Amino acid sequence: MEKEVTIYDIAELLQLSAATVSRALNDHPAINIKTRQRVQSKANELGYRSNTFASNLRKKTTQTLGVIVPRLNSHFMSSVLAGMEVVANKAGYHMLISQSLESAANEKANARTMFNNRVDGLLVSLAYDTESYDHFAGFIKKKVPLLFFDRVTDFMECPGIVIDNYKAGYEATRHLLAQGCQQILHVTGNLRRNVYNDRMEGYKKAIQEAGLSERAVQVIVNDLSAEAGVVLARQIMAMEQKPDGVFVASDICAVNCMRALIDAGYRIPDDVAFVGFNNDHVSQIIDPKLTTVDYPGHQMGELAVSTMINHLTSNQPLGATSSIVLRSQLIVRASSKRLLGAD
Amino acid sequence: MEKEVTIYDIAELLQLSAATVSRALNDHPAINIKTRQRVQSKANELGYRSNTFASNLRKKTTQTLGVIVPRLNSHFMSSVLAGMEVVANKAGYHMLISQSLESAANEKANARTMFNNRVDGLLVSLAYDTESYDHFAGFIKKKVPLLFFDRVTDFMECPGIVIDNYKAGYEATRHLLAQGCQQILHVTGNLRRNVYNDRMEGYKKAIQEAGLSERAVQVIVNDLSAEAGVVLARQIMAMEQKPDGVFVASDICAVNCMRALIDAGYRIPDDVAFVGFNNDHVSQIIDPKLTTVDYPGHQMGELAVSTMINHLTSNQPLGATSSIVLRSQLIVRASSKRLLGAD
DNA sequence: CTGAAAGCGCTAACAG
DNA sequence: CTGTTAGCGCTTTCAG
Repeated sequence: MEKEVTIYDIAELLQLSAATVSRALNDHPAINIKTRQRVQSKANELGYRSNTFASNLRKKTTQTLGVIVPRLNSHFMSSVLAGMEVVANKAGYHMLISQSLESAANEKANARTMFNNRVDGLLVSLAYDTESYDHFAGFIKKKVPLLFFDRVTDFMECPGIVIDNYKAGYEATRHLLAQGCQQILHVTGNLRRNVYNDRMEGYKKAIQEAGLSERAVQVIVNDLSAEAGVVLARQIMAMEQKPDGVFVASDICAVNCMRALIDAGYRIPDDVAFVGFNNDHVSQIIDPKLTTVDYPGHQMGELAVSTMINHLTSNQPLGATSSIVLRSQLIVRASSKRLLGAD
Repeated sequence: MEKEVTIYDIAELLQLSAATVSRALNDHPAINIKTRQRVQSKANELGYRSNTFASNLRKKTTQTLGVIVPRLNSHFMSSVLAGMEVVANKAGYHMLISQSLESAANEKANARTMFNNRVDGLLVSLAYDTESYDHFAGFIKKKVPLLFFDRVTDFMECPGIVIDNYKAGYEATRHLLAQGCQQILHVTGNLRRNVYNDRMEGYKKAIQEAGLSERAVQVIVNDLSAEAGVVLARQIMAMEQKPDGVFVASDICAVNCMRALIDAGYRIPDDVAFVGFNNDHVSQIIDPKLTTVDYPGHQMGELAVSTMINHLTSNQPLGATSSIVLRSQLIVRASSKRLLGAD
């Protein structure tokens, strides 16, 4: 490491005080325009770079947002992060990202790290098996704004950015019903998470409204992974009363299941219709293309960060906004079209 | 923000000096074990958290690694990042992540930010159109270790973590030749990037070795996106002399092309065989499943960070390791099997 | 518009 | 094993 240039070096060379240099560098209004220019050009010349730590230490702000997600490597989540990054970057914030790998224990450790690093705000999408929320208590106590997205909780009174999973589940199921399905299987994730529970409730509501018997409600909970999709196909094949429609809460799981069924000779949508969730890339690759719910990941990320930053800068209480609901949309494709000319 | 607890508060309560408290908290060996315990339990009791900025300011280290990637939301890149995060987290490092969105200008801005934030090391995978490397000069000058992964350059004498793209391209092409293909089209990305250029060179080498005429070498450069795959299908359909094999440097592009061709009535692999690259999820969803090159993203991330941290802690010169090559592997699936019982 | 002075919280000599 | 002292580089009153 070479010697770093400080504002004192610049001050000395320009016969100014460090205070003036500091102000000039930060575009303080009460500084002579000429002085500012002299300082800034000298700074460039010397390759000066501001020392963020000294500045943070002094200002007691970090310009950093913490983000805890279940996994970095899912199509949806990486879109969210990409959206977040764009907004954060533009506003001069940094992002400290970590993944819980769907484990509450990791989530806890990550939260601790974020806490010690004094992030200005924390954005969280909960792990699969998080039950207690104690690890977020410190943030509340220190008044560090906390915001949940996608996998939210209303345990704490923090705002959340979500889609209307209930409605999405309801509409997906209605669509299958409209295509003539009578026995619709719903496959979803851990029901402790709002996203999965709400989708299921929407599904149930639609089934009930259709006047089908209680037996028509059939739910399987798994981890919605690709592997789970293959297992799911075997389960379906082993059923006595086979479903004629399947609504899976994740495209990845759905397409893997479809693929296995097709390989085993099933015809989709004739034997069984499919609806997925997420509008993941794979939904357009599978044959027949998968009907799915489009889920605005990138936008969710943008909104999460802009809400947070807005709060941070304007100092509006975050608690005021209780939750923001984004629009999702059912995209009908061949995997569920059983009626001629059906949309 | 409530008042933060400092080591002075602890020192006062325990009738010790701040220095002793600091040492106790950092498990300094030359501290009485009992004192240490007293300090640590008091710290817990008060909800003390170390102020990273003060510490960094003093120690002149950040425990932070900068990462610049073309895009966060690709299957491959998010795997890399997931791998990086695991190793970094374990070693007590943080990651500052930003995306260039394939633009050299963004990459430059990101590098500047990383520089100002004084990352301890920088990990980069180059944008599509980066030509000049001036924006990394500051790191070299200040002796901040710089490491490239996947999309590397040997312009600077920095180590790189890569796979053998030449060999992978060669083997993919050899495979298509072995399946009886005579006119193999190669579709790749910007040839300025090693990954694409090397794959193409491997392709050419295989074609030449097979004793085919110069006309057998046919290369299309696009941005390897899903959309580019659809365009590609149209291009292929419009060709007089149609290829009987296509080797695409990205699965995403390949499957979208396949899908469009299949929809247009082409039979794969009979009319045209396909080989992709990345072993992306979609490669197993398309029908027929896509032969591809498995690319160890997670491992590449782990290795990149562990190499970096190793260097940072042991202070071995990074320049010594010029590059690390990971093993990639051709996975043969139905999209390219034209011979009975061929593997 | 500019300067002087103090202090953010921590660590590392150095001294005992 | 512990304390004293100084200072990392910056921002911000307060005073001119």
